[in-house]
Amino acid sequence: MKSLTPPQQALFTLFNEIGIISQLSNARFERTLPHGLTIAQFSVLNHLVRLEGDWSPARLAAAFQVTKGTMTSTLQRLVAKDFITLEPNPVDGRAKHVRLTAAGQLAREEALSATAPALGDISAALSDAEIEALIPDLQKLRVWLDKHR
Amino acid sequence: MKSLTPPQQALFTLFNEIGIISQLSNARFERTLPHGLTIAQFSVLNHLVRLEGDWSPARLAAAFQVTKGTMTSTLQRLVAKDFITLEPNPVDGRAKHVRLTAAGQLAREEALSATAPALGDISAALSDAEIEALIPDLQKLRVWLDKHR
DNA sequence: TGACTTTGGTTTGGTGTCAAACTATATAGT
DNA sequence: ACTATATAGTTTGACACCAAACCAAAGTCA
Repeated sequence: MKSLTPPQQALFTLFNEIGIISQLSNARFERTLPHGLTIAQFSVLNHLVRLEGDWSPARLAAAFQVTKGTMTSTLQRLVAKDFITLEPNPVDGRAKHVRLTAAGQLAREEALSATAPALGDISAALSDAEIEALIPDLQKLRVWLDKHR
Repeated sequence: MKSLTPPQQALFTLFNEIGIISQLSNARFERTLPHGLTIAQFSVLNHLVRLEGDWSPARLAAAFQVTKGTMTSTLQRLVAKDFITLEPNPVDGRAKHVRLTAAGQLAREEALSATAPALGDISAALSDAEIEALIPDLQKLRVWLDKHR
Protein backbone atom coordinates (compact mmCIF):
# COMPACT_ATOMS: atom_id res chain seq x y z
CA MET A 1 0.00 0.00 0.00
CA LYS A 2 1.41 3.32 -1.07
CA SER A 3 1.92 5.97 1.51
CA LEU A 4 3.31 9.46 2.06
CA THR A 5 6.59 10.62 3.56
CA PRO A 6 6.30 12.12 7.05
CA PRO A 7 6.53 15.75 5.83
CA GLN A 8 3.88 15.03 3.21
CA GLN A 9 1.79 13.41 5.88
CA ALA A 10 2.10 16.53 8.02
CA LEU A 11 0.98 18.74 5.16
CA PHE A 12 -1.92 16.46 4.51
CA THR A 13 -2.97 16.73 8.15
CA LEU A 14 -2.52 20.49 8.06
CA PHE A 15 -4.83 20.95 5.10
CA ASN A 16 -7.30 18.56 6.60
CA GLU A 17 -7.48 20.54 9.83
CA ILE A 18 -7.74 23.78 7.90
CA GLY A 19 -10.58 22.43 5.82
CA ILE A 20 -12.55 21.30 8.83
CA ILE A 21 -11.97 24.54 10.72
CA SER A 22 -13.09 26.52 7.72
CA GLN A 23 -16.27 24.50 7.54
CA LEU A 24 -17.04 24.61 11.24
CA SER A 25 -16.28 28.30 11.66
CA ASN A 26 -18.36 29.25 8.65
CA ALA A 27 -21.31 27.31 10.00
CA ARG A 28 -20.81 28.90 13.41
CA PHE A 29 -20.82 32.47 12.10
CA GLU A 30 -23.56 31.96 9.62
CA ARG A 31 -25.89 30.88 12.40
CA THR A 32 -25.41 34.22 14.13
CA LEU A 33 -25.94 36.43 11.08
CA PRO A 34 -29.23 38.33 10.69
CA HIS A 35 -31.30 38.83 7.53
CA GLY A 36 -30.33 35.41 6.23
CA LEU A 37 -26.91 36.78 5.37
CA THR A 38 -24.21 34.29 4.45
CA ILE A 39 -20.52 34.69 5.15
CA ALA A 40 -19.91 35.56 1.53
CA GLN A 41 -22.60 38.23 1.56
CA PHE A 42 -21.54 39.69 4.89
CA SER A 43 -17.92 39.78 3.80
CA VAL A 44 -18.83 41.93 0.84
CA LEU A 45 -20.87 44.35 2.95
CA ASN A 46 -18.07 44.56 5.48
CA HIS A 47 -15.50 45.11 2.79
CA LEU A 48 -17.47 47.98 1.28
CA VAL A 49 -17.82 49.69 4.65
CA ARG A 50 -14.19 49.37 5.66
CA LEU A 51 -12.43 50.11 2.41
CA GLU A 52 -13.13 53.35 0.68
CA GLY A 53 -13.01 53.71 -3.05
CA ASP A 54 -14.88 52.48 -6.06
CA TRP A 55 -15.51 48.77 -6.19
CA SER A 56 -16.56 46.92 -9.29
CA PRO A 57 -17.65 43.27 -9.30
CA ALA A 58 -14.35 42.34 -10.91
CA ARG A 59 -12.30 44.16 -8.26
CA LEU A 60 -14.30 42.49 -5.52
CA ALA A 61 -13.84 39.09 -7.13
CA ALA A 62 -10.07 39.65 -7.16
CA ALA A 63 -10.06 40.87 -3.56
CA PHE A 64 -11.91 37.76 -2.38
CA GLN A 65 -10.01 35.30 -4.56
CA VAL A 66 -13.19 34.20 -6.20
CA THR A 67 -14.23 33.87 -9.84
CA LYS A 68 -16.26 36.60 -11.47
CA GLY A 69 -19.18 34.21 -11.78
CA THR A 70 -19.21 33.56 -8.07
CA MET A 71 -19.17 37.28 -7.34
CA THR A 72 -21.98 37.92 -9.81
CA SER A 73 -24.13 35.48 -7.90
CA THR A 74 -23.32 36.88 -4.45
CA LEU A 75 -23.96 40.45 -5.61
CA GLN A 76 -27.28 39.46 -7.14
CA ARG A 77 -28.41 38.11 -3.79
CA LEU A 78 -27.36 41.32 -2.07
CA VAL A 79 -29.25 43.35 -4.65
CA ALA A 80 -32.32 41.19 -4.02
CA LYS A 81 -32.04 42.09 -0.32
CA ASP A 82 -31.66 45.80 -1.21
CA PHE A 83 -28.31 45.96 0.55
CA ILE A 84 -26.39 47.13 -2.50
CA THR A 85 -27.10 48.60 -5.92
CA LEU A 86 -25.25 48.01 -9.16
CA GLU A 87 -24.91 51.17 -11.18
CA PRO A 88 -23.46 51.58 -14.65
CA ASN A 89 -20.02 53.11 -14.88
CA PRO A 90 -20.35 56.23 -17.05
CA VAL A 91 -16.71 56.03 -18.08
CA ASP A 92 -16.50 52.33 -18.95
CA GLY A 93 -19.50 50.76 -20.61
CA ARG A 94 -18.52 47.27 -19.46
CA ALA A 95 -18.06 48.00 -15.78
CA LYS A 96 -20.45 48.57 -12.88
CA HIS A 97 -20.24 50.37 -9.56
CA VAL A 98 -21.18 48.45 -6.45
CA ARG A 99 -22.81 50.82 -3.97
CA LEU A 100 -23.94 50.11 -0.44
CA THR A 101 -27.48 51.22 0.42
CA ALA A 102 -28.49 52.65 3.78
CA ALA A 103 -30.17 49.33 4.55
CA GLY A 104 -26.94 47.57 3.65
CA GLN A 105 -24.92 49.66 6.07
CA LEU A 106 -27.44 49.00 8.80
CA ALA A 107 -27.42 45.28 8.12
CA ARG A 108 -23.65 45.25 8.34
CA GLU A 109 -23.78 46.98 11.74
CA GLU A 110 -26.31 44.46 13.02
CA ALA A 111 -24.29 41.57 11.66
CA LEU A 112 -21.16 42.83 13.36
CA SER A 113 -22.94 43.14 16.70
CA ALA A 114 -24.43 39.69 16.35
CA THR A 115 -21.11 38.12 15.43
CA ALA A 116 -18.90 39.64 18.09
CA PRO A 117 -20.07 37.36 20.95
CA ALA A 118 -19.42 34.23 18.91
CA LEU A 119 -15.91 35.47 18.32
CA GLY A 120 -15.33 36.14 21.99
CA ASP A 121 -16.20 32.59 22.97
CA ILE A 122 -13.31 31.24 21.00
CA SER A 123 -10.80 32.72 23.41
CA ALA A 124 -11.61 29.64 25.46
CA ALA A 125 -10.01 27.47 22.80
CA LEU A 126 -6.90 29.48 21.99
CA SER A 127 -5.31 32.42 23.77
CA ASP A 128 -4.99 35.76 22.03
CA ALA A 129 -1.25 35.25 21.83
CA GLU A 130 -1.63 31.86 20.20
CA ILE A 131 -4.02 33.31 17.67
CA GLU A 132 -1.64 36.14 16.85
CA ALA A 133 1.17 33.65 16.45
CA LEU A 134 -0.71 31.55 13.93
CA ILE A 135 -1.54 34.33 11.54
CA PRO A 136 1.85 35.12 9.95
CA ASP A 137 2.55 31.51 9.02
CA LEU A 138 -0.89 31.06 7.55
CA GLN A 139 -0.46 34.26 5.61
CA LYS A 140 2.80 32.98 4.19
CA LEU A 141 1.04 29.82 3.12
CA ARG A 142 -1.90 31.68 1.65
CA VAL A 143 0.30 34.05 -0.31
CA TRP A 144 2.31 31.17 -1.71
CA LEU A 145 -0.78 29.23 -2.72
CA ASP A 146 -2.22 32.32 -4.32
CA LYS A 147 0.92 32.99 -6.31
CA HIS A 148 1.29 29.41 -7.50
CA ARG A 149 -2.14 28.52 -8.68
CA MET B 1 -18.86 52.89 12.29
CA LYS B 2 -18.86 49.86 14.51
CA SER B 3 -15.72 47.88 14.80
CA LEU B 4 -14.15 44.92 16.57
CA THR B 5 -11.72 44.79 19.46
CA PRO B 6 -8.16 43.90 18.47
CA PRO B 7 -8.43 40.26 19.62
CA GLN B 8 -11.69 39.91 17.72
CA GLN B 9 -10.03 41.46 14.73
CA ALA B 10 -7.25 38.90 14.95
CA LEU B 11 -9.73 36.03 15.08
CA PHE B 12 -11.54 37.47 12.12
CA THR B 13 -8.29 37.61 10.17
CA LEU B 14 -7.43 34.09 11.26
CA PHE B 15 -10.67 32.62 9.97
CA ASN B 16 -10.37 34.62 6.82
CA GLU B 17 -6.92 33.23 6.09
CA ILE B 18 -8.08 29.74 6.92
CA GLY B 19 -11.03 30.02 4.60
CA ILE B 20 -8.91 31.18 1.70
CA ILE B 21 -6.24 28.54 2.28
CA SER B 22 -8.90 25.87 2.40
CA GLN B 23 -10.28 27.05 -0.90
CA LEU B 24 -6.94 27.43 -2.64
CA SER B 25 -5.52 24.14 -1.41
CA ASN B 26 -8.63 22.24 -2.40
CA ALA B 27 -8.49 23.70 -5.88
CA ARG B 28 -4.80 22.85 -6.09
CA PHE B 29 -5.23 19.22 -5.14
CA GLU B 30 -8.33 18.69 -7.14
CA ARG B 31 -6.49 19.71 -10.29
CA THR B 32 -3.97 16.90 -9.76
CA LEU B 33 -6.50 14.15 -9.07
CA PRO B 34 -7.21 11.56 -11.78
CA HIS B 35 -10.59 10.12 -12.82
CA GLY B 36 -12.36 13.40 -12.07
CA LEU B 37 -12.04 12.64 -8.38
CA THR B 38 -12.81 15.45 -5.96
CA ILE B 39 -11.20 15.95 -2.57
CA ALA B 40 -14.31 14.63 -0.88
CA GLN B 41 -14.32 11.51 -3.01
CA PHE B 42 -10.59 10.88 -2.68
CA SER B 43 -10.77 11.36 1.09
CA VAL B 44 -13.32 8.60 1.36
CA LEU B 45 -11.25 6.21 -0.77
CA ASN B 46 -8.16 7.03 1.24
CA HIS B 47 -9.99 6.56 4.49
CA LEU B 48 -11.25 3.13 3.47
CA VAL B 49 -7.76 1.98 2.50
CA ARG B 50 -6.04 3.22 5.62
CA LEU B 51 -8.55 2.31 8.29
CA GLU B 52 -9.65 -1.26 8.58
CA GLY B 53 -13.07 -2.22 9.80
CA ASP B 54 -16.63 -1.94 8.66
CA TRP B 55 -17.70 1.48 7.50
CA SER B 56 -21.29 2.52 7.04
CA PRO B 57 -22.33 5.82 5.44
CA ALA B 58 -23.31 7.13 8.86
CA ARG B 59 -19.93 6.26 10.38
CA LEU B 60 -18.14 7.91 7.47
CA ALA B 61 -20.31 11.01 7.81
CA ALA B 62 -19.35 11.26 11.48
CA ALA B 63 -15.66 10.69 10.72
CA PHE B 64 -15.65 13.51 8.16
CA GLN B 65 -17.82 15.92 10.17
CA VAL B 66 -20.36 16.01 7.42
CA THR B 67 -24.12 15.47 7.34
CA LYS B 68 -25.53 12.14 6.27
CA GLY B 69 -27.03 13.78 3.22
CA THR B 70 -23.65 15.06 2.10
CA MET B 71 -22.14 11.61 2.51
CA THR B 72 -24.99 10.00 0.59
CA SER B 73 -24.19 12.24 -2.33
CA THR B 74 -20.44 11.63 -2.26
CA LEU B 75 -20.93 7.87 -2.00
CA GLN B 76 -23.36 7.86 -4.91
CA ARG B 77 -20.74 9.49 -7.10
CA LEU B 78 -18.16 6.91 -6.06
CA VAL B 79 -20.62 4.13 -6.84
CA ALA B 80 -21.21 5.66 -10.26
CA LYS B 81 -17.46 5.48 -10.85
CA ASP B 82 -17.40 1.85 -9.66
CA PHE B 83 -14.91 2.69 -6.94
CA ILE B 84 -17.09 1.44 -4.10
CA THR B 85 -20.18 -0.70 -3.61
CA LEU B 86 -22.94 -0.31 -1.06
CA GLU B 87 -24.11 -3.63 0.32
CA PRO B 88 -26.96 -4.30 2.70
CA ASN B 89 -26.08 -5.09 6.27
CA PRO B 90 -27.55 -8.52 7.03
CA VAL B 91 -27.76 -7.73 10.73
CA ASP B 92 -29.32 -4.27 10.57
CA GLY B 93 -31.91 -3.63 7.90
CA ARG B 94 -31.32 0.13 7.98
CA ALA B 95 -27.57 0.09 7.56
CA LYS B 96 -25.25 -0.49 4.61
CA HIS B 97 -21.67 -1.59 4.20
CA VAL B 98 -19.34 0.57 2.14
CA ARG B 99 -16.85 -1.62 0.29
CA LEU B 100 -13.93 -0.57 -1.85
CA THR B 101 -13.69 -2.22 -5.28
CA ALA B 102 -10.43 -3.23 -6.91
CA ALA B 103 -10.81 -0.26 -9.25
CA GLY B 104 -11.30 1.95 -6.22
CA GLN B 105 -8.08 0.78 -4.63
CA LEU B 106 -6.22 1.34 -7.86
CA ALA B 107 -7.67 4.82 -8.26
CA ARG B 108 -6.60 5.68 -4.73
CA GLU B 109 -3.03 4.58 -5.50
CA GLU B 110 -2.96 6.67 -8.64
CA ALA B 111 -4.40 9.65 -6.84
CA LEU B 112 -1.81 9.39 -4.12
CA SER B 113 1.03 9.29 -6.66
CA ALA B 114 -0.41 12.24 -8.54
CA THR B 115 -0.87 14.29 -5.38
CA ALA B 116 2.50 13.77 -3.77
CA PRO B 117 4.42 16.20 -6.02
CA ALA B 118 1.94 19.00 -5.38
CA LEU B 119 2.46 18.47 -1.68
CA GLY B 120 6.23 18.59 -2.01
CA ASP B 121 6.13 21.97 -3.72
CA ILE B 122 4.66 23.58 -0.67
CA SER B 123 7.86 23.14 1.27
CA ALA B 124 8.93 26.24 -0.58
CA ALA B 125 6.30 28.24 1.30
CA LEU B 126 6.73 26.86 4.79
CA SER B 127 9.46 24.69 6.31
CA ASP B 128 8.61 21.28 7.66
CA ALA B 129 9.21 22.57 11.16
CA GLU B 130 6.82 25.45 10.68
CA ILE B 131 4.18 23.09 9.37
CA GLU B 132 4.59 20.78 12.32
CA ALA B 133 4.32 23.73 14.67
CA LEU B 134 1.02 24.89 13.23
CA ILE B 135 -0.80 21.63 13.58
CA PRO B 136 -1.31 21.36 17.36
CA ASP B 137 -2.84 24.82 17.66
CA LEU B 138 -5.14 24.24 14.75
CA GLN B 139 -6.16 20.91 16.24
CA LYS B 140 -7.04 22.64 19.50
CA LEU B 141 -9.16 25.10 17.59
CA ARG B 142 -10.83 22.40 15.52
CA VAL B 143 -11.62 20.28 18.57
CA TRP B 144 -13.13 23.25 20.36
CA LEU B 145 -15.24 24.27 17.40
CA ASP B 146 -16.40 20.70 16.99
CA LYS B 147 -17.38 20.41 20.63
CA HIS B 148 -19.25 23.72 20.70
CA ARG B 149 -21.36 23.60 17.61
C1' DT C 1 -9.57 52.38 -39.89
C1' DG C 2 -10.07 47.52 -39.15
C1' DA C 3 -8.81 43.16 -37.04
C1' DC C 4 -7.12 41.04 -32.85
C1' DT C 5 -6.79 40.77 -27.97
C1' DT C 6 -8.08 41.91 -23.35
C1' DT C 7 -11.32 42.91 -19.86
C1' DG C 8 -16.02 43.22 -17.29
C1' DG C 9 -19.91 40.75 -16.44
C1' DT C 10 -23.35 36.88 -16.95
C1' DT C 11 -24.82 32.18 -17.64
C1' DT C 12 -24.62 27.13 -17.39
C1' DG C 13 -23.53 22.79 -15.46
C1' DG C 14 -21.36 20.24 -12.00
C1' DT C 15 -19.72 19.50 -7.04
C1' DG C 16 -19.83 20.11 -1.92
C1' DT C 17 -22.24 21.54 1.95
C1' DC C 18 -26.18 22.31 5.13
C1' DA C 19 -30.90 22.07 7.21
C1' DA C 20 -35.11 19.98 7.21
C1' DA C 21 -38.46 16.69 5.89
C1' DC C 22 -39.30 11.90 5.00
C1' DT C 23 -39.22 6.49 5.03
C1' DA C 24 -37.94 2.35 7.09
C1' DT C 25 -35.96 -0.26 10.64
C1' DA C 26 -34.44 -0.83 15.59
C1' DT C 27 -34.66 -0.08 20.32
C1' DA C 28 -36.74 1.19 24.79
C1' DG C 29 -40.24 1.72 28.12
C1' DT C 30 -44.29 0.67 30.10
C1' DA D 1 -47.06 -6.59 22.90
C1' DC D 2 -47.65 -1.64 21.86
C1' DT D 3 -46.28 2.72 21.67
C1' DA D 4 -42.80 6.07 21.51
C1' DT D 5 -38.27 7.33 20.38
C1' DA D 6 -33.87 6.90 18.12
C1' DT D 7 -31.10 5.74 14.17
C1' DA D 8 -29.74 4.83 8.98
C1' DG D 9 -30.20 6.53 4.76
C1' DT D 10 -32.35 9.47 1.04
C1' DT D 11 -34.31 13.54 -0.97
C1' DT D 12 -35.09 18.49 -1.62
C1' DG D 13 -33.98 23.21 -1.82
C1' DA D 14 -30.60 26.73 -0.85
C1' DC D 15 -26.01 28.75 -1.19
C1' DA D 16 -20.96 29.00 -2.50
C1' DC D 17 -17.72 27.77 -5.55
C1' DC D 18 -15.36 26.54 -10.05
C1' DA D 19 -14.50 26.03 -15.09
C1' DA D 20 -15.89 27.10 -19.43
C1' DA D 21 -18.57 29.34 -22.78
C1' DC D 22 -20.50 33.51 -24.03
C1' DC D 23 -21.51 38.74 -25.07
C1' DA D 24 -20.27 43.45 -25.11
C1' DA D 25 -17.19 47.17 -24.60
C1' DA D 26 -12.25 48.70 -24.53
C1' DG D 27 -7.77 48.77 -25.87
C1' DT D 28 -3.86 47.61 -29.19
C1' DC D 29 -1.50 47.68 -33.24
C1' DA D 30 -0.50 47.50 -37.85
